[in-house]
Amino acid sequence: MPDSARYMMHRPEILGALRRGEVALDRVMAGSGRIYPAGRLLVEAGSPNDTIFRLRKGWVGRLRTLEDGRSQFILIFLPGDLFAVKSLFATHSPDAVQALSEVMVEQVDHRTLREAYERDPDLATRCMWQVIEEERRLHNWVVGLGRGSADERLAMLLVDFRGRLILSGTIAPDAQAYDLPMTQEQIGDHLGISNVHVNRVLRSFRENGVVAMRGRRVTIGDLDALVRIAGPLLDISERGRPEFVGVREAGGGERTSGGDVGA
Amino acid sequence: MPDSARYMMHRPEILGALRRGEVALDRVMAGSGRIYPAGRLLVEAGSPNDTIFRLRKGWVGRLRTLEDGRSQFILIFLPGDLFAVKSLFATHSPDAVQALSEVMVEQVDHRTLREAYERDPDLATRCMWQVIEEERRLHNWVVGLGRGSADERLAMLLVDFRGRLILSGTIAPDAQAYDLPMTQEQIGDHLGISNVHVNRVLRSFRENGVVAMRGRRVTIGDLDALVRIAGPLLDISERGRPEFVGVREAGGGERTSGGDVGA
DNA sequence: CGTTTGGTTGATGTATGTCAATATTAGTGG
DNA sequence: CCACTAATATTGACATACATCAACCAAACG
Repeated sequence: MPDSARYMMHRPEILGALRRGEVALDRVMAGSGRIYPAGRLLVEAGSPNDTIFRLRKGWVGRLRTLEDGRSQFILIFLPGDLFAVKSLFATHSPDAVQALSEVMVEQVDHRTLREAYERDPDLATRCMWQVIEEERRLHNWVVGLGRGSADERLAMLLVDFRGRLILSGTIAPDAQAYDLPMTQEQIGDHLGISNVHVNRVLRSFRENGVVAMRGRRVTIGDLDALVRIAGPLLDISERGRPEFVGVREAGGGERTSGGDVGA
Repeated sequence: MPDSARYMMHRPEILGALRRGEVALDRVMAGSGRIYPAGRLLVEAGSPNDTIFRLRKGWVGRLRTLEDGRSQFILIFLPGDLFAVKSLFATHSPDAVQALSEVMVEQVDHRTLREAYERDPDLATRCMWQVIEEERRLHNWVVGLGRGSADERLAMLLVDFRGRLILSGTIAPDAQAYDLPMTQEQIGDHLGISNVHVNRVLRSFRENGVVAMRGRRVTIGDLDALVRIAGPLLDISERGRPEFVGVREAGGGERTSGGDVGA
């Protein structure tokens, strides 16, 4: 399944291992699938956790909550992602992992998984790959949070979600719309901006015909414009992603804000 | 060597594997040590890279530069860290990796390393651990960038560097000062704030006797105060770290700014 | 069909950015 | 070791993106 393998400029020699590793995962996780409702905590912050998950359906987020109430969604997982791989090494997590929508997840105990992958290097490779891929997204996120404007961050997020949903097979490559089961407050907590400002940026996007978000659905009006806004923040490897083929290259060195995008 | 293993609430069962994996690394990297001057790019953004490094001496940073000139240090590596592990999976990196000081690094080709770890699960565990540990730091960094004030971020950074330098054996656990070979501009590019503002925050820290930074040296005047400022951003696992034992717990729910810290 | 949760909008405040000038330190060739 | 230069640090004046507060509206929900 890791179709998302195409996210990176991959070494061809590992693709076989990844595929075999995924099959091994199927075996190890067989029959463990369960459904949880939106909002449910799959991992509680600070509690011991012995489980590694594979997300089959729905959205999940890793959430850190600070003592004074501030909170941050660190990473969002989409179908096909493994999460809480860290449980292989650590007994506790400082973050909660929460279902954003109704989800279907499979699970393994860390001992079972470790025993399995000590005998099967492909399984180890599959796990390692997941963590590396996650790290790649975190790198991008750090750049976005550190250097991006609110407009850029939101555009980057919407482009990223779209690309990942396509690669996971959840939506078609030419889909104009997708479901995004997060409130504006949650989006803000992922982008590091306030819910009010998320709303304002969304309004400007809507008024410029870039994207409209109503209910929990994102409708992309002008993908080129969206990519142009996110442009500076998109890493090079993402430019070559299949779903960008045909999208005009983002313009030169100037920062573009949501306000001046022609409809 | 991964003394930094103590960074996390570790599963005891992997400590042995980690130690053996480190020894295996010694073997695989034997004789490859080289010295590079400050400023040298060890990996160039966008170029193919086949090498995995182990940092023995000095500081190294992973740097993303955007087309319009903005730039962000994504992660800083200290002695003992493996870096560019991603080269095992990806042929290119969107980021440069740059020596911040004179450095001593060892290197392996990705093929050699992969062959070695397919035969030695301990080596695989050691590599995996590095990536997971890096991811833990990225999680913290995302929270800091997303939700922290400039004061908090800088304090967090200084506390983090101190802790890691202690764990890597570079400085003594009771050291009051350490070398930080980064310009204020580079620090700003890591914290996501301007060099000017870095300077202002440093001034406020200095005036309050919290820390003084002169030349490339950090002198900690009041560790308690520093930890108190960074407090909200420090993840729970870090609170238990050996070097914090004896440090008073950060106060309740209020946000503390550099300005109101009693000397 | 009221209550809660999330969305929308305006008014106002502030942390931090930008620009620009000066001081200091570090680097370099004579 | 000095003189010159370039890099970095420091400070002030001013600009702005975004946060906060507060009210109101719309949708979801039991």
